[in-house]
Amino acid sequence: MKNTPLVRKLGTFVALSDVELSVIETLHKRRRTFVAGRDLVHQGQSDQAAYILASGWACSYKILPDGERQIIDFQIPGDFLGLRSVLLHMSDHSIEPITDIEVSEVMVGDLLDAFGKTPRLAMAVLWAASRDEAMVVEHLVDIGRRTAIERMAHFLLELGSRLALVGMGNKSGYQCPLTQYLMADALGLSAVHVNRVLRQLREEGMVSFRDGLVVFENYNKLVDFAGFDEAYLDHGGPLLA
Amino acid sequence: MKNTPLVRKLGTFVALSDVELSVIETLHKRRRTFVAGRDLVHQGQSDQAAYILASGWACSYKILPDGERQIIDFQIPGDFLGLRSVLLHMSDHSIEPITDIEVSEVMVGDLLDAFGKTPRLAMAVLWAASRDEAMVVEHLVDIGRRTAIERMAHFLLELGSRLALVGMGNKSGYQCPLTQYLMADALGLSAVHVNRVLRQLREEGMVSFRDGLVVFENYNKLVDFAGFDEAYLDHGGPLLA
DNA sequence: GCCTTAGACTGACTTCGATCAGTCCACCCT
DNA sequence: AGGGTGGACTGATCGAAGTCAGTCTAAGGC
Repeated sequence: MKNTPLVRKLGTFVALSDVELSVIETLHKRRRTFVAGRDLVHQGQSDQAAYILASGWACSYKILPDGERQIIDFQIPGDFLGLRSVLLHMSDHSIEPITDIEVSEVMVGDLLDAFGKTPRLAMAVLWAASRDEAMVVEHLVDIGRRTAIERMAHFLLELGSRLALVGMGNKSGYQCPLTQYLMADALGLSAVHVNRVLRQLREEGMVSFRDGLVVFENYNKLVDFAGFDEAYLDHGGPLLA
Repeated sequence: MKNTPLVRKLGTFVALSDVELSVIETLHKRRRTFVAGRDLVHQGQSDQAAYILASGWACSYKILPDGERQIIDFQIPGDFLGLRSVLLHMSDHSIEPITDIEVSEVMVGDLLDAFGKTPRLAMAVLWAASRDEAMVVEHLVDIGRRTAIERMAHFLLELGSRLALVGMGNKSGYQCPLTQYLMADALGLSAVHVNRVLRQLREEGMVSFRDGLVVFENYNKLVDFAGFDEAYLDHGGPLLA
């Protein structure tokens, strides 16, 4: 229990006591698995549970009336799925597993109880939500003000940092199950252009992405090129002692 | 006290008891005012306070290394300013008052205490944070997948709904102190293009924006055109009894 | 072995929105 | 009255990214 991706993540924010750890444990209810491609939260649906992702990758997205899709973010182990939907009692987005995934269900009621027992956990969850928001903000800046190549560079770096935090990657690279279509929908580009942009990054010797493997050929050059600052993801040590 | 914009907003989520109302009151510390144009939170700065906006408009934005600016969102009365910065112990963005503003300061410690006293308030704040995130997500979709005109239409509608919630606007229009430059930076467009797009919307008889006044000429047509669904902003009544 | 499908990849052409380079007007100053 | 400034507004030109229409390969079905 002490080393699930979630605990690892929350632990970077508040130093968690044994009591708090066991409260977290009570949150994990039923363990469930979902197969790749079948939505587990549907836009417009209400009153479903939230989940904590234990293994696999998922993505949250919105479909516009005209059928266009915008991927909001990808979720990796340790991330909440559908927390916002539960709080707003209505899902403004859908969530789809990209690979087969394992999750544990979290009930809103249990969350409320947990907050009552330990307000520090409330802060930790609020922190996790803030961090998610910071990532969305970063994507907003990406799409609003960065060129296609910078956007892709920034995106690959952010994923790398997030994966590193849960031990699934490092500065030399990581496994990545995303297709170019998925990246296009996340970055507000066409799949065709994603392909061109990946080629450019490869030709300029910064990153390559082939056969589900991202390899940082020149990490520093890439960070510099993308204007990447990981402060919003990790801050090196608990903030609340 | 019972009718500040903040209470009105949180009240749409949880039905607040008198005890909770008074706990909220203890959060409001020093009352302060800031003049238009001078940043009150600065990107990169750490450990400052959060604020609740009492009157006036502000905007949160990020400056990229290359000097480009992306406005993340505009804040209107009842909104938190810099809550995320306090939680992450580091501001990933700046906040600038657009008009002269009045705020009340909130201390993190007080927030933690308040959560201890009433977990329902923790839920309410978490809800407010989720709603902010939902708005950022909507902007992301805007910029990623909508054309410039749809984006503008959606933006003006969203602002209208938010203002209506705090009694500062309705379906026929509202006062709006934003310049075309500010809107450009928020929508990921150039100021020149903002101007053209506003002209088109005016010529097609949907909205006009002149002399600081937004007038919905044909609300339904505009909603339809923008694909606007306000579910993420307001859900008609408290969700937590 | 053949057919289908998913995904990576490419060239040719088009378009949306940026950029450049202004004008015009209202509202300060002094 | 003249000068300065901020914001709204416009036409001309340009370029980044989209769209269209494909090819190629690997994997899976039967």
